[in-house]
Amino acid sequence: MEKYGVEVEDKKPKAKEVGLQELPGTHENIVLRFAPNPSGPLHIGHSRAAVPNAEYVKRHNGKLILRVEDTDPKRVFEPAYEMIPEDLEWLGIKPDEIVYQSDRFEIYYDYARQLIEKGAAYMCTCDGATFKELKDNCQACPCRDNSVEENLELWEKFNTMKAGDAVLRVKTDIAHKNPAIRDWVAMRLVDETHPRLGNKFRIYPMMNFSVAVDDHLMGMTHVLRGKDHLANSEKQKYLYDHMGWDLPEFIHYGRLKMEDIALSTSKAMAGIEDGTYSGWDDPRLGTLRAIARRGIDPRTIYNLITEIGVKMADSAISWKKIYGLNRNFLEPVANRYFFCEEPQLISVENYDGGKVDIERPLHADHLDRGNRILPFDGKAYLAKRDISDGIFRLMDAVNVEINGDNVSYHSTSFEDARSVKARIIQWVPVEDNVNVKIVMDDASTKTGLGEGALKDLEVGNVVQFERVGFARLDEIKDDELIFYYAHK
RNA sequence: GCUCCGGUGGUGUAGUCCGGCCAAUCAUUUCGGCCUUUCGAGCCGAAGACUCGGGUUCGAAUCCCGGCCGGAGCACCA
Repeated sequence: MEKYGVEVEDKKPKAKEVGLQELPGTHENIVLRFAPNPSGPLHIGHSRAAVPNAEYVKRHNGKLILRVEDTDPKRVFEPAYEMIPEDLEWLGIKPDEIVYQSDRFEIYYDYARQLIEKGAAYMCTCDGATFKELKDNCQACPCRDNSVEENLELWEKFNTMKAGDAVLRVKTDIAHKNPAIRDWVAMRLVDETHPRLGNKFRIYPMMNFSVAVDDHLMGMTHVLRGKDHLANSEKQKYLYDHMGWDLPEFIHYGRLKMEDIALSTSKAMAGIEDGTYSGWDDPRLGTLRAIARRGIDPRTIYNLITEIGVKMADSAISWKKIYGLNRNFLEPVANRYFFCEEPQLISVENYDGGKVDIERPLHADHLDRGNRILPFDGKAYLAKRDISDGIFRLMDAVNVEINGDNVSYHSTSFEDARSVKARIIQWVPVEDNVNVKIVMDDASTKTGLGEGALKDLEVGNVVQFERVGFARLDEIKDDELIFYYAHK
């Protein structure tokens, strides 16, 4: 086409990875981080941050750092130091490195001093309200004009001052159109015992300071964070600028609204303390350990978060969606069993088939897994809710007619059941059964009997109780199996 | 209130940068059918969307302006 002088359009290749948009900036030697505050175990909301970071690292063979942001002793829950890596592991995420910001205070002090020496930060002794008043009117506070020497002197004395009497501020633009950006706080005094540091330090970095210093020092190529950090990214850019550092690619993603579980970590903690919840893995909580306990496959969460991606628009995820995706993982692995809630013993009148062993496959699509055997001799347990007048087929056994308290033999073949449109119901053998308790997602329980073959299961196995739903075996007691309910 | 950011079926996404191949992708959901055996599973099929109004253009989900709706931030928390 050149000879006609026509520009041939040169569109960008559209070979995008499925589910997660391509990372802007470099793809070589990328370094990403997941940086939670250790205030509790990870919940679904955290996976919003952890999964895309991990997935990009995986795709580009980069490096993932788990950085524990424990620079506010009031918001550190000590067991979280252990729980967070466990939760990540469950998600299938293995950080290449783990760092704790509480190990890095000296580094932050060093950079704070450098900033002061550059005239890019100053010690501010105004009280908060006064500063805010001035700031809101685009006015610098008197401290802003202190000399470098005065600032260094105050910085040296900082540790001896009373908490609240002074802070270190980073100079930005006192007339910045967003008041939040104007001369933000980098360091403050905290008189609180830190779980890892004890009372070793009183000068604590603010998140914006420690994060920016660390992101630079650790060589982050991309910084993924929620859009609630939009203003913080803006603040941090001033620090990069003062120090002459290259900016990483900042990527902000929208809020994740999770149906039903608006439970914050602090509310969950309060509920655990007052006994409302059984623990961090209470089925009502949105923690990863809670949904793991219910038999949700980690890939369900990983894939869902990957699909949602890192766009700026908010998204709402529903349990229906999670269950729908999870079912695809559970369906092929979960063997089928009979369970009867509130079992009622019935005796089939006029049954003369004798004692038979009924065999049913563990999984209709995977016959190689073998069969379970359900002995039947005219008596069985039925779920209370299944008992009503009419003709029913005790699955794979016999067809019965129920009339009030009377249960009588009708026929045996499936064809007979079909011809009268008998509903098929599950039953549990009298001779071979086991007590079963199912803890539902609202923490209520269903108790009843399950078929004897359930005794072969191990903790962690997920089964499908026919017509009830999927459930994970959580505990084997002497006389009872305890399952946690996943979903239908 | 101020600053900023979004808006594709019920939900989550693809497509938007570089307008035509989009009477719009895939998943979930809902509904219907099937199934010698789960009328709560499975299989098959169907339904359902470009926030609104202008503008530019031969042509707009895509570009421009405005409205509406939604969200975030405005800490000595992260």
